[in-house]
Amino acid sequence: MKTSGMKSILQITKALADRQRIRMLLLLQGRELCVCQMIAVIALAPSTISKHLSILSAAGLVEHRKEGRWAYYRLPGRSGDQTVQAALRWICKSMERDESIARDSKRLKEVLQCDPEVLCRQQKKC
Amino acid sequence: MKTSGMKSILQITKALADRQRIRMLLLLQGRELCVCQMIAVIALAPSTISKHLSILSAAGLVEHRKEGRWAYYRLPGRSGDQTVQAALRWICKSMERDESIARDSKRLKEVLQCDPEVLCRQQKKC
DNA sequence: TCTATAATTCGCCATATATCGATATGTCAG
DNA sequence: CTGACATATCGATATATGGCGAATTATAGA
Repeated sequence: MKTSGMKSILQITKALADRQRIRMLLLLQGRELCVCQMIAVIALAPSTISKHLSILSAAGLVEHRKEGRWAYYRLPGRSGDQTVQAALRWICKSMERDESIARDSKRLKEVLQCDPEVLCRQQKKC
Repeated sequence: MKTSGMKSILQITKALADRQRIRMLLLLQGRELCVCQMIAVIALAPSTISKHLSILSAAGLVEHRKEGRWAYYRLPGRSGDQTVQAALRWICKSMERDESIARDSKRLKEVLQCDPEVLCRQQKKC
């Protein structure tokens, strides 16, 4: 059973209190992404991206699955925690006009053209 | 008082990423409070409370007015920033069942019995 | 005016956090 | 099995943040 109340709310607000993590959440709107795809867009060290994902995951803001060597992350499904759902709706709504987010979105479109395997092998130069 | 424009999302999420500031926001639900009343409930040094209030204020999460020696803080009116309004609704909703918040609320009821002037003079012992 | 007082600002310190590179873990291809 | 590779975890470090007390500012009252 998930603990409700202050601890998890704080976990959520702290997870949201970072620019890179917000960028990552917005990338995941409407699709699932592999870690290497997020690395290609966000442009931070893989270990840093991984750390951010673990923080988002601990707060319940993302879910993930492993498939072979790859790990795919996505926003949680509608059946999940209402507090989390509301937070994500709020963030997505509030950022929809942000131009840095628009830039990420554009960059993601390019990245999605590439075969993920090629993307990873070529170190973000797809 | 400052009537600044659009607040950044990050400023809002950072302001919300602290337990004491969340407690303070919830105290302000449905009423205006003087700083000394918040000090009496939250039990931190006046300088610390003041710092938290300035962070909340910079994020647009509270408004304030000065009356003589006292400063009164309140949640922003409905005419304000939609992003801020949504954030406050989310926080209040998410915390409504929180045990520690219920304790603060009970403590606030006691504090509200006291004349604020007496409250301040007696150093939180009203 | 002079003093007390409510709040804020400043300076400092301890802790938390973001980031990286190095290392570890687990998986697939040969 | 072995090597390459995708992520994750660890350890170190620089910066950010929360907290306090001291000093400052502004106001009320004697």
